[in-house]
Amino acid sequence: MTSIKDVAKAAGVSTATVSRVLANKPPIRPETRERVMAAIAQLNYRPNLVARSLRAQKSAKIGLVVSDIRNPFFTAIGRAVEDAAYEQGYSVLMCNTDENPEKEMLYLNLLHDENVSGIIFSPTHQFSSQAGDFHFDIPTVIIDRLVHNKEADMVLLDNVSAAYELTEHLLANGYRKIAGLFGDASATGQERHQGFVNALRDHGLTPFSAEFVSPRIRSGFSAATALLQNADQPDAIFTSNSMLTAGVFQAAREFKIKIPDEFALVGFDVTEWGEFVDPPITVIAQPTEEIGRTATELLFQRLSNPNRSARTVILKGNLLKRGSSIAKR
Amino acid sequence: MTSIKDVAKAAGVSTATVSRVLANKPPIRPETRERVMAAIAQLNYRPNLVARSLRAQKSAKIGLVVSDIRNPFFTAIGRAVEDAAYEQGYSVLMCNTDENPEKEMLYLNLLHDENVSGIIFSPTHQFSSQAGDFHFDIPTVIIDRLVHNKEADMVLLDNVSAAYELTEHLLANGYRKIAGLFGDASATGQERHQGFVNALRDHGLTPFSAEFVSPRIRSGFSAATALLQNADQPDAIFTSNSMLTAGVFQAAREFKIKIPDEFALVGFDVTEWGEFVDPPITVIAQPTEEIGRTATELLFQRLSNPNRSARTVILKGNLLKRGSSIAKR
DNA sequence: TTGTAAGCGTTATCAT
DNA sequence: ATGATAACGCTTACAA
Repeated sequence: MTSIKDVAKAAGVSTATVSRVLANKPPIRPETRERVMAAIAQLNYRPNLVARSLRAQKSAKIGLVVSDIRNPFFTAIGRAVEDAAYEQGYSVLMCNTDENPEKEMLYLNLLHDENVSGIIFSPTHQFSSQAGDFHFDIPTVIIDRLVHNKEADMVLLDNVSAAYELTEHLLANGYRKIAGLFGDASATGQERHQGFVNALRDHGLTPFSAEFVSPRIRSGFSAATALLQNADQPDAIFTSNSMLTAGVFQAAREFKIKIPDEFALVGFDVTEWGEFVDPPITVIAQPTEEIGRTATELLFQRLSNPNRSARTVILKGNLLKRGSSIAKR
Repeated sequence: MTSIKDVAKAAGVSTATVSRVLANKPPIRPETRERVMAAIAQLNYRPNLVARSLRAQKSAKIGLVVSDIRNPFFTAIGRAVEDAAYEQGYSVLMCNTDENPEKEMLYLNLLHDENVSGIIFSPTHQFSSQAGDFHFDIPTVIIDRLVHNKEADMVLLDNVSAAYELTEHLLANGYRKIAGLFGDASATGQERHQGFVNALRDHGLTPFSAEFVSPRIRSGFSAATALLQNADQPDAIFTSNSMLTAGVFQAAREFKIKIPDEFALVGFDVTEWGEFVDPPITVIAQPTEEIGRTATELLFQRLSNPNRSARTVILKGNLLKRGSSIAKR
């Protein structure tokens, strides 16, 4: 391994000078600079990031902590974060928690021990409920899930409004017996439930039903199965995340129940399948690219200005009206 | 930051002893050990991984270099790699190259500078073509794309057989005018083309057509559009990756051409949409979980035995016969 | 069984 | 403008 010492020797200067050239920190004589650059090129020298990190007590890395990178929402976020980080010369450490608080804690610790400069974090339900006491000693941006903590920046969707809008869309299209299926793993499900109920209430209605279940395809499947096999069926199903939407869709297909003729289906998040199936699924599209980018930018702002007070950015969802919820009759 | 020195002081021992306790390296007196453990617990000490890495000249991190984590194939691989790494106490640095050799080189260098212990790598076309000369100074496992290099382990799919089987399936179901669409970004497309042509030849046939295009949805869309608007149409389209499959499917939908009545569609890789659409798409399922796991395991084996000669693991694809290619007529 | 001290590759402070 | 050197936190000969 060629180190700064070798370069110094080759250029006939001290390691300090090489370091200065590298960091572009004057004062430095142009001539010396040239000599050092030549040596660097000739030896094909590359600074050791680990040593630099040890010395600086931080590193050009950020941690990304999410439940599962296979969730299309997080995949998209992950990619956006990586892009934004890359532009600043940062790299991304990927951490999947599986909604498991222990894995989450382990990763948070690991990121700390790795001297990452910052963390972008979608916390589990358990974490959120105790987040008030938590001290983030590394700059952290929370995404997707509301948390009550003074220290962390946040990038969230306006879930209540989004759910309200999605529900109103169903109402406008003539649906009245609307069942709701909500994820029970985060505050997000609760907020979407809120918007759902508000919209119905404002139209003098109550939910046909409202259930909180684990955010998995099979939960959506069983819940929908129960709902649809009853004599008294809903005419629409509202789902609070794309896993549940998929489960409901599968149930409809399994039991040959036509969407939207027999019931309308709406949900959250853009997925490939949701666009490709017939009819395509009406959803609230979250601006994933923007969420990832904003989170990363917030992080970098915080890094350059550590004692700025935390801010929360709330983004709007975008209703994509599609075939799964066209006007009734 | 509480360091090993603080622990040593608190326990009334030297830093060396603390280090030994941490590493569980005898000889160490049980009593001393206890005292050290107590101090560690009391001070809530956590070893600094960066310092450890600098000293050891390696780190418990591996790099994952792929073209795009949003490609469902790589998403699945990424998750499998992360799982396998996690079990060994390793973490994963995520790198997206976008098939861009410069970004690829930059990341390879970065991983080097970060002292990662190993790399799991799906190289660009350009890289592969010069890979013979490349010296991997970090243990590297190549996945998905064949490369001619003596140093790297590899985990590949038997693409020729898989494509052969997929083509034979079409033939068995009565399709004769089969068009092929292949990705031009890697050796993978070439190999699948090979299997495609072989199968046809063995049945005394030639391709209706065979094109190499960039592996993007819109390339698949335009190629399919051209193919399907001609007077003389194929009765089946074979695609070599899921981006192209999606493009062809979209074209069929756009122009209201019925699958499989007017043409059959087959491809590679499991996607959510491919299962959900009607009819579902016949594909060769790659064992993504196994590929990721195997690659990671190969890496760890290599780490514990650095001068073992490189090995290549070839996995078989699994034909999932679905509605998009049912028997003709 | 334990302690001392060198060294991993940088950077920042203080001299010169 | 540049050089010498300490320090970041850890591990590992080597000594005791």
